[in-house]
Amino acid sequence: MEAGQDDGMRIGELAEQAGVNPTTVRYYEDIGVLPEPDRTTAGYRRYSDADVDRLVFVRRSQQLGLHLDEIREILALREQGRRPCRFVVEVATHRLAEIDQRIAAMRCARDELADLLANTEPLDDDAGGYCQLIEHTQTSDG
Amino acid sequence: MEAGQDDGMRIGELAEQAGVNPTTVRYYEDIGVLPEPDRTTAGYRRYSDADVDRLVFVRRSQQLGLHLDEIREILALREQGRRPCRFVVEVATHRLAEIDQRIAAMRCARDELADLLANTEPLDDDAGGYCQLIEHTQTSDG
DNA sequence: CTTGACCTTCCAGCTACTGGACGCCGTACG
DNA sequence: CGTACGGCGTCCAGTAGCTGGAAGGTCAAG
Repeated sequence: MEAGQDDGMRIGELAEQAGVNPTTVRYYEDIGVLPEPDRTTAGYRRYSDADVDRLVFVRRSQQLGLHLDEIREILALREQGRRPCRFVVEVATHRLAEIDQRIAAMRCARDELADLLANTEPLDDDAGGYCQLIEHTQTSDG
Repeated sequence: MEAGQDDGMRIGELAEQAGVNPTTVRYYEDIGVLPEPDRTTAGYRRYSDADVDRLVFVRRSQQLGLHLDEIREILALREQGRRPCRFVVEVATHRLAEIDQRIAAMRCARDELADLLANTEPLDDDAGGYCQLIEHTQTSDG
């Protein structure tokens, strides 16, 4: 039976609880986003609930658009006992602007593509060139 | 002087005319998006106006969200004398759905991030956890 | 004792490029 | 005629954030 032994969990369970791939967890460790955990005598990584929290925090930050190196820095600040909130605000503000730009660019491409599909019949009789579907639109470089 | 000699242009001019990096042109050749061009006796690549058209077509397709391997396939169809339009429509339709999804996901993240920034003062006195800024919001996985 | 799931390490690949090292080519200038 | 300089050649490595495979160790169940 599986008692609630508190020598923690293995990488698979950690990964499952946080909703990520075990390989990703090792990758995070490699690049310093997660610290090197304790090992069993056999060499297996052992994790605690706190590690789940940390990993969930990482994913949450990613969902909000932060880069892994920024998240690493935030976690490092915590490690030093400092509150990273000011830093987070800075990064987040910057990121917000970037995301807005990317969304705008994607919407532009999207609309062009939609127009293209709406206004062109899939005909084979385009004359010359590569493909009228692509060529007959104007380039509106962004 | 530079007469209008029609033994073509070198990679730098091709790249400039199409608005890309010369390194990128070599990369496209490597992965088979552009064919291997003729060379001068010294080994320099020589390009024609048709190559400019082709390269511009590639960039245009990319702007519309097509992947390089799809573009390669489209160009290969052309090479075989076939009209790739039906294929393009298929790809484009699929891509459109993907782009819509990505935009939706990004807007979701964006709005969360904006809320976060609007509703939180950059205080250092968050109690416990990593950063209230990130943790006090709900995860709305998309 | 074997099976099978899980774990370990290392290495390679994905997308679409970009940049550096190092050396040759070609032209302009003195 | 030599030299300086920019462009070009190849090859290799790196970017972000993983993912997958190979080759082997561990552990519990049957």
